[in-house]
Amino acid sequence: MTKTVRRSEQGKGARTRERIIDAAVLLLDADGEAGLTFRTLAMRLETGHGAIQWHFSTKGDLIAAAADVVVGRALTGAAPGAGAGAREAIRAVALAVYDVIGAHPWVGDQLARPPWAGAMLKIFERLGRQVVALGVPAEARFTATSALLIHIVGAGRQEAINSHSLQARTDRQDFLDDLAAHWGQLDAGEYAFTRTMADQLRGHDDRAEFLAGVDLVLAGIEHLEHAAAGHVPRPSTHARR
Amino acid sequence: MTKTVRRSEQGKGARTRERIIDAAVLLLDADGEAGLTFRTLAMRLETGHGAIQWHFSTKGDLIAAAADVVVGRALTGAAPGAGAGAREAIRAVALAVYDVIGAHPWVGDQLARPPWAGAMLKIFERLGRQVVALGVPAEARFTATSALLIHIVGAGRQEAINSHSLQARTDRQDFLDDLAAHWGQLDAGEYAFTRTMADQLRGHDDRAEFLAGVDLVLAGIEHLEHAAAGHVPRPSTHARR
DNA sequence: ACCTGAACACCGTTCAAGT
DNA sequence: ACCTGAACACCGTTCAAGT
Repeated sequence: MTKTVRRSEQGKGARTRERIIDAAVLLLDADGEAGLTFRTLAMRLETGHGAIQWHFSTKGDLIAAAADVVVGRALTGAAPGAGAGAREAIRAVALAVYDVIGAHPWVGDQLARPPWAGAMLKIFERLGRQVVALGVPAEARFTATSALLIHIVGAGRQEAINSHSLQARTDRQDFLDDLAAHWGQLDAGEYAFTRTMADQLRGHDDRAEFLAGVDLVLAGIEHLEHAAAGHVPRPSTHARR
Repeated sequence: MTKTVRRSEQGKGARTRERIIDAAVLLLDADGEAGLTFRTLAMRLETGHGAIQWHFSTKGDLIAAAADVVVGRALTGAAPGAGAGAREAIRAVALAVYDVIGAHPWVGDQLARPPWAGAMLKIFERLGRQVVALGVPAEARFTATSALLIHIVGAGRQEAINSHSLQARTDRQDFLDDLAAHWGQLDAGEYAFTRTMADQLRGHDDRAEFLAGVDLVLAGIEHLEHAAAGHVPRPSTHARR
């Protein structure tokens, strides 16, 4: 994983590494992971693709490094306001992650990938501290923090997908209208519920919806505070794998 | 999207389509999306790769179709018990989706992808009906159902990742031990919270943890029931995009 | 309607060779 | 330590041609 850091962080090497990452981010933003190619990247940087591969031996390594940089910047930008409460701090982190995925959709895929390291761990840490500050008891902190992380990244990815599908569309509202129209025409028997959500979908505000979801999870965490002292809900009626 | 269905659902064509999907699922299960290739698939089916591409003009189409089939079966298996309550029904759907992603990790990626259609819509519908049965007021149903869906798919994907990293390991506990050891050795200043979670990580049960997360979201939904009548939380202090 | 197989335009990765 | 560029072993997709 960190095998790709083969030289000291000083000197020309570090600058080259940075330049590669910056160029990679541009390509990724423009055309997603398919748009990032060692060859096109080499052309942009006026060098051979072997040079890039010396710094990042694998395409996956390069994307992971790019995501770490981009998320790192976003989190730094979302420094907790001095006197802000834990809930506000969580919302700030959530919005920062949501926005960075919206701006760089490939980051969402990367965050959801293999080793919980780098960027993902940073977000986990930031959220966890606020979960502690919220007064969540020790036994419930892992579940609470995980739930927040999953929701933030999951909702962010969903939004990234929407805005990506949207990219080709003239107007955002056209997109929602079309999708809502489709929902409204679903089979009344098979999709009875989804049909009723068509209007809700048409009028919905991504960002407000996202915050409402975060608040829902926060509400659940607060409720868990009270329930945790009691029982751990783990129905034994479900088959084990 | 449905452009690939170019022939009637009867006759030899349909059977060929099924055979292709079944073979594709095997390849996907074995080596993920990279393991699925028109050429290897053609070899397995003793035909030319052009034949496959006539049924599925794109690799993405094939994967999407495979995911729809696999998820469809899983949902059918998780039919709501006759007298079961809404919460139990939601847990049953959640576990079905969780398990199907665990058994077929590539399904998790597919569910999170572009158009909310096919499998994703089916899950949304199933959850939404139970959200209604739960007594959630109309204005909160979209948010509540989305939150459930995001959490289930997000947690499922995370689990799929764990079990995939695990695949190469001899023992599941070894994997958790190593990861926990890594967390325990993180920088005390930078990762103060994460370090304290090392023990929790070591002893954690994926499935129980997942259900706890679902219960957390359910708790949030119930809390929203009471709050929804009041205000819609949308702090104006946050910058708009 | 359904299948074949050649051809095209790419890929990521490896690696001997240079400086 | 860092870079070059050829070579390898693949890809997905297109498409004229068959049955």
